[in-house]
Amino acid sequence: MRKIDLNNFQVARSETARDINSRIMLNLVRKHQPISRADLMRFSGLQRSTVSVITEQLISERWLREGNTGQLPRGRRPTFLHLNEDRGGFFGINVRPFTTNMALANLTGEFVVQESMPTPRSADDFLEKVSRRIRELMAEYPQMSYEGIGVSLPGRVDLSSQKFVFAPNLGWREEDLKVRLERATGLPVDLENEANACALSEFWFGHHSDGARNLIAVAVSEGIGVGMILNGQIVRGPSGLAGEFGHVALTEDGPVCACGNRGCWEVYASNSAGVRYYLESKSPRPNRQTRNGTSFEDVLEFAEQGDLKALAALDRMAEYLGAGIAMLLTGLAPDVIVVVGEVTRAWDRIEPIISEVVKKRSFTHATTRIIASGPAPQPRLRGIIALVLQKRFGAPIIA
Amino acid sequence: MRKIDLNNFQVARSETARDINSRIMLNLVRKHQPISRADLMRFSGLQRSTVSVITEQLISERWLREGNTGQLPRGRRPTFLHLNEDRGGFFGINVRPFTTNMALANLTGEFVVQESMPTPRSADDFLEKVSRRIRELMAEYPQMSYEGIGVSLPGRVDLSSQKFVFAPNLGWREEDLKVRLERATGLPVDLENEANACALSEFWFGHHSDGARNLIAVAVSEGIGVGMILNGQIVRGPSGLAGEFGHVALTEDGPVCACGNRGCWEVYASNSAGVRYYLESKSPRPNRQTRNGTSFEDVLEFAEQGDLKALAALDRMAEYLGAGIAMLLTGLAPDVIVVVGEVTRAWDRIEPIISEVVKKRSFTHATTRIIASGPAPQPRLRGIIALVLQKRFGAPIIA
DNA sequence: GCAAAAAATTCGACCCTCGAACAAATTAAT
DNA sequence: ATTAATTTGTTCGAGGGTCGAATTTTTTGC
Repeated sequence: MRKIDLNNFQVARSETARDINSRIMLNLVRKHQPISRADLMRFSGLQRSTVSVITEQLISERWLREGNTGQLPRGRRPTFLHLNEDRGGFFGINVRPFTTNMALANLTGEFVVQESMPTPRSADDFLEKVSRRIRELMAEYPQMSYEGIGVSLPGRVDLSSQKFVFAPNLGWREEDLKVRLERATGLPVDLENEANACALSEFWFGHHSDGARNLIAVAVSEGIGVGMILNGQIVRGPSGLAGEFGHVALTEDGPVCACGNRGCWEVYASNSAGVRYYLESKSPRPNRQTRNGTSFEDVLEFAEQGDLKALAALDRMAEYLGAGIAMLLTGLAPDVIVVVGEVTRAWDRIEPIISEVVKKRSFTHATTRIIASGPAPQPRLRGIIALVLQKRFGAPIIA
Repeated sequence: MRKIDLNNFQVARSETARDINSRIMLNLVRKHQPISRADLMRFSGLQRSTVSVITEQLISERWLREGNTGQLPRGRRPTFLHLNEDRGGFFGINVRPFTTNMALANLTGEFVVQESMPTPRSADDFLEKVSRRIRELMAEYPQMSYEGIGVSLPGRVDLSSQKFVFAPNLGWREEDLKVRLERATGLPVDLENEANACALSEFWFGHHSDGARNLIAVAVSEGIGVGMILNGQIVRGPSGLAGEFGHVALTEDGPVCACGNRGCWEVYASNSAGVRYYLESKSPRPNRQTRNGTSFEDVLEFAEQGDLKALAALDRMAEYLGAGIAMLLTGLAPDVIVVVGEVTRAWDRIEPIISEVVKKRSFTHATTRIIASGPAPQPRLRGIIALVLQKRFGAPIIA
């Protein structure tokens, strides 16, 4: 049960009931489509008449559309309802240190357009390029009704100010991206940390345990970010900094991390760590030049080709991944922990190692499943679309 | 934004708006009392007329009462409204390994009766004694309207089945306490883990940062339990096991813990650890007999008397407490972390040590405050009352 | 062709909030 | 004292919402 937030609540107006129930309808259609009004009545518990009025309204607003009629042993045939795939206009932008991906999705989360570009060096440049492209796309598909833009960022975003906090891997200053992008496009903008976006992607589009309400994404890249969905809701914390488990110290006096402290999890288990392990095993004194030249993708490829040192580096990385995952599993005991990142290419190799470490380090009453991110090619992009979709499909903001 | 849980939702009925708004009213009165209808209108944004109707209803249902009239520079004087202290009937039961406390509280959370007894050896015995006493109290105060019973337990409770999971310090079997106590008393019963109860206590009755929505309680006793309130809601996880950060391994090959693994946080920072540190420093080979004879309260008392070895034991314990708290702070970045337990008697001594370790181990963009549990004598008991109060003051279960 | 059955719509009853008008109570000015 | 101004609190019809029964629509089986 939730405590009412007296600093930020909405009273119920006379239209509130309709708002609540039509959101429920939308979700039921999303889950069960194609579905008849009669079945919506049964799933929701609302009266037939109420379902009729609500669906009529949703159809007139183009959220739903009528489809074929179904077959029944006897009686009038049901008219199936679907989410209206033509309705859409959800933009997702995934900013990574070197590449930025962009997509336009419809109501069902399918990508209508997807493209990528090199990440601009400055926020100004980014805003200019992105908003121009968005305006072009809106002109290109004029029949869509545009709902909003979500931006996934490799850093944390302060919710109250909607500004960056702590984005070391991106050279941008603390910027008011939200307001500036809103002005440039005329659409509402939401910023989100990339690990949270990964979690959202699995939460809204993943096909594991249907009713999961607690899901944790471990996004492994240059660093390690953790996105948490607990009680069906992203946990951001008061400052947007929740989820920095990557900077929890595993040892008191380990290697120095970019954050300034020592022995952080991500020093041991990130892609950078994987590369470091590989290079250390090649030559006793790691060579700076080679180091910059070898990417984690290279290590993965060497491993796939059977390079023993690359495999050993992955194994070592997996062991530390397991240690951190054990912490999350023990402390938060979610339904699912999803690992996201290039490293999942070697999932068959690392999964047994992770499992073993987790088994050794956590007390296993919990039934958490540890899985690799699904085959969706762009988890961050799909997740950031989910962030925007949530505004229509999420629970109403009330009390 | 929350995802709607299609496995467990409530549609909006015509009475739903009233339910939502009267909960908001109750909370506004709780926060601002004494308060006039006119001010309720201003705080809530509802119409004067609506406020009038809702308060009338709440008064007739005895949730609110009218009080004195206020003073104003001009115009009609406002009639103040209060929570009706006479209304009550919230039972709280705090089960600890040796002692069980029980209280009867009113609507404002004040204790009307409070008593304690030795914890019965078996759940059967417990049920019999407790339900008899509750029936006696209900007969003794017949004017109260009894709302429910909350039970705080030193273990985790599975939400779906409402049965015990993992209660090592209590010798009871896995029991369906909830249903049996409900049958015996006729009141609704809710079970809760004691760390969660501590968190609730601070969340509902603490006077730190008014609008905090993310609060973590670290309950230090024989073991360490963590209660998490994130996004204004207890995090229990799918199985009720969330919060077992006490069993996160700080080192790979530390001492064996009761849970079967090695190096768990609570092996290093619980009261038992404090006692162990003290005894180890006294004699190189710890003596079993002395060990059982010395309690953590003894160590605290020795420390207060200036015993250097006791102080050193506390310092060591504090250092490890800091390590675990740093993990929670870095990973969850809540508004507040509250330390609960006997050890807070020595807060002046241990706080600087905890702060120092946290500073060293966490990257401190977060503005989390680390505090000791307030002077309320029975945090668990107050918290478990809050659990029951939540049913009236919490957000409605909707969508 | 008719009865049974299921889907979908219609319509009045009832619940709720809104907003304007009104009643009540109090102070300051006349 | 009387009146105007001001503020609190209530009353009441309008409008939006769900409920539930009755009705219409559509289909199958006899």
